[in-house]
Amino acid sequence: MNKSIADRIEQYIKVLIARSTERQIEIQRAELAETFSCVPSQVTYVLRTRFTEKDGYYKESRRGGRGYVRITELQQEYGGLLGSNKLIQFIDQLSTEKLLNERETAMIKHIIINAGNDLPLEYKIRVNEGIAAALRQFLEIH
Amino acid sequence: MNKSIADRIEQYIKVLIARSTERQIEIQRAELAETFSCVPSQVTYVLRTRFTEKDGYYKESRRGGRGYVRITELQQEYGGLLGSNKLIQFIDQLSTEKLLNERETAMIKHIIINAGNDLPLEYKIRVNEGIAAALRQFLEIH
DNA sequence: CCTTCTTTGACCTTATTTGACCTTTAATAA
DNA sequence: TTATTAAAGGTCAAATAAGGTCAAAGAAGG
Repeated sequence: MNKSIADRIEQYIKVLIARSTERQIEIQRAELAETFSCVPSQVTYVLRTRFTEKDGYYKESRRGGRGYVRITELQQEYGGLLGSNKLIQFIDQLSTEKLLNERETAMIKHIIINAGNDLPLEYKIRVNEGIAAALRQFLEIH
Repeated sequence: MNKSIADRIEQYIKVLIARSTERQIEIQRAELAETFSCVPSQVTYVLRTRFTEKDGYYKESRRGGRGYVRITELQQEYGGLLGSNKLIQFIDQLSTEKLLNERETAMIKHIIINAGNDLPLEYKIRVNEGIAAALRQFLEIH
């Protein structure tokens, strides 16, 4: 629909990354702001809210003359924290800590291994992260 | 039968959806309220009472600048499990049948409700179906 | 009457946009 | 080489722009 400036900048950056060979780009904050007729801090805002480490991006920058912001899209194993085996490890840890009994551990593992098996990788990772977060929260409450 | 504002808003939204290509529309709550000369929360009321998941609709929204409410009409011809609430019902049934104890029931429900929350609908459905299948299988084995 | 559905409004939370001011670094002048 | 200046990017808070919640008041229908 009618996207906000932030949305459009996000899109733009993602296209640039997609086109890049190394999943990495360098932008000039001021120049990008100029392109979208907004203030530079708007770009910072977009980077802060949509290119976080949790989203799978890594950022570096340098100030001064020839300054830049370098954005790298991480391969999901690193950025997303949790591939299935990382999550399995996490479950095992909970088991060791007696926060889950044997049956619960087996059940959760079974679900992790089988649910969302055929999803594209990035969604699978999000599901796994969701499961981990939900489980943590549940154990906090109960 | 003098239709209420709520009825008219409902009709209006349904026409918009029918006209859309993707069975999905985005509205601005305030704008729609303006159109019908009512308060914005009236729109919320209509969405809450007539566009529930049980009615076959899926809703997403965002606040702030360029906020929106996105309404998707679900395709009902899925043989299996549709939304989270169908799955929740399934879990409750397992609980009634004593296949899951109280803690297990709560845990699984918590995971279902929270995991994959922000996925696009079609993936959410697939995750839910995966969870149900995995759970069935686990209970067969154990 | 009593219940349920609708309408309204006050107040809350979240997201975006903007701008003033700060810090770091490269380039340049002395 | 050192000091200065200009050129970046960073931070933060205020202003603005949405949507959400909830409860009270009103209306419709048994």
